[in-house]
Amino acid sequence: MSLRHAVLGLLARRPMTGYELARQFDLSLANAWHARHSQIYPELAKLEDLGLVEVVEQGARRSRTFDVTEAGREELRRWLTETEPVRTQRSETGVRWFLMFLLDPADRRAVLEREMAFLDAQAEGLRAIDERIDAAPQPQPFRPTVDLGLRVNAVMRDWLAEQLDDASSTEAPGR
Amino acid sequence: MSLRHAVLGLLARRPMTGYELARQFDLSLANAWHARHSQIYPELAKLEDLGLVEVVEQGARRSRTFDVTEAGREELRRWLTETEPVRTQRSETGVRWFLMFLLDPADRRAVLEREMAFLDAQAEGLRAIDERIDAAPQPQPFRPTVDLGLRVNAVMRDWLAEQLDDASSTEAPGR
DNA sequence: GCCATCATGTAATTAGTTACATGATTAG
DNA sequence: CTAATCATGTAACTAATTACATGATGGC
Repeated sequence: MSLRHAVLGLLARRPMTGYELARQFDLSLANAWHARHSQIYPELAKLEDLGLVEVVEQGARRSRTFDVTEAGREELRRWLTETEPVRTQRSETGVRWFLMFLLDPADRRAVLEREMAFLDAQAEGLRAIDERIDAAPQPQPFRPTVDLGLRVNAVMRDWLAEQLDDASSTEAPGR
Repeated sequence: MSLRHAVLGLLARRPMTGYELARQFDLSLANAWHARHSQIYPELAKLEDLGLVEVVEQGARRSRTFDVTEAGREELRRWLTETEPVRTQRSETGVRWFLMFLLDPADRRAVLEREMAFLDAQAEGLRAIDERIDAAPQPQPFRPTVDLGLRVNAVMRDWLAEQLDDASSTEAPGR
C-alpha cells in the first residue's frame, strides 16, 4: 500500500494538515499517486495509532498538523531501501494512447490534437509548480516531479507530433 | 472505469481468451494498466451481457475466444473520442523516486542503483516485446508501448544517472 | 505418468471513489 | 454579510487484490 508511505513521506518533508496533504497529492505527486481527503483522514488516524505520525500543532478551524515520528522516519527508510518496489502502473492516458491507433485517421488526428493540448497544459502546470512548491528542508534541489516531469513531457510531445504527421499524411488529399 | 475499455480495446486488436487477455495486460499494456484474471473474467461476462463482446470460438480446455461486436467497436470509438480522459496516474515507482531524496546519500545511492537496474531490465523487456508482440491488424506500426516506452525509459535513465553523480560527489571522501 | 502451462471461475478482503455532512475563518 | 476557502469527518458503493478452487491438454 503506497498511500501509507506517500503520506508518511510528504509529512517527512514537512509537517502539515490532512487538508494540505490532499493538495500535495495534486502538486508534488500529481503524476505518481492520488488520494482524496476521504482516504487521507482515516489513513492519518491509522498512522497515529501505529505511532508513525503525531499531532504537533492544533490551530484554527480545529486543524491538526501532523509530523512523522522517529518510528515513522525509520519505517519510511525501511520501505524505501528494503522492500521490493511494485512496478505496476495505472494510467488511463496510457491506455488511450495505446488504443487510439484503432481509430480511423480523422478521429485519431482529433484525439492526437487533444492529447497535445493536454501535454502543453501539463508542462505549463509543472512550470507553475516549480514556483509554488515549498522549499524543501533537504540539501539537493530535489524535484523529480518538475525536472523529470518536464523531460518526460517533452519526449511524449515529440512522439505525439510524429504520430500527428503520420495521421496527416495518411488522410492528406492527393494520395 | 478503464478496465472495461482496455479489455474492449485489446479484443478489438484481435479476438482472444480471458487467459490471453491477462497476458496482454502484462505485455502491451504493462506501463498503462494492470488486471488479474479474477477481474477479467467477471468483466468479460458483463461485456457479454451488454452485447459489447461475443464468444466467437470454443476450443480445448473449455476455452472461450471473445471478439468485439459492432456495438463494442462503436462504444470504444465513443469512449476514445468523446469522453474526457481521467488524467490521474498511479505509480509506486514515482512515489519512491520522489521520496528517495529524504534518504542519506549512502542509502540514496543504493536505491538509485537499484532503480537503474530496473530501468535496464525494463528496456530489455520492451525490446523483447518488440518481437513477441503479435502483428496488429492495423496499417501503422503502432507500438506506443515499445517506441514511446523506450524513449521515456531513456530520459529516466539520464535523470537517474545525474542523481547518481550528485549522490556520489556528496559522499565522496575528501570534502 | 507427471509436470508445466492453459484455462476459468468464485469468495473474502482491502483500496479507492463518490456522496453526504458540517462547521470555522477570512477576504472583500 | 456572504462567498470562497480551509478543515475534518463518515457512509455507501465500486474497483482491485489475494486467496481459494478446479480441471484439461500437451510435451517429455
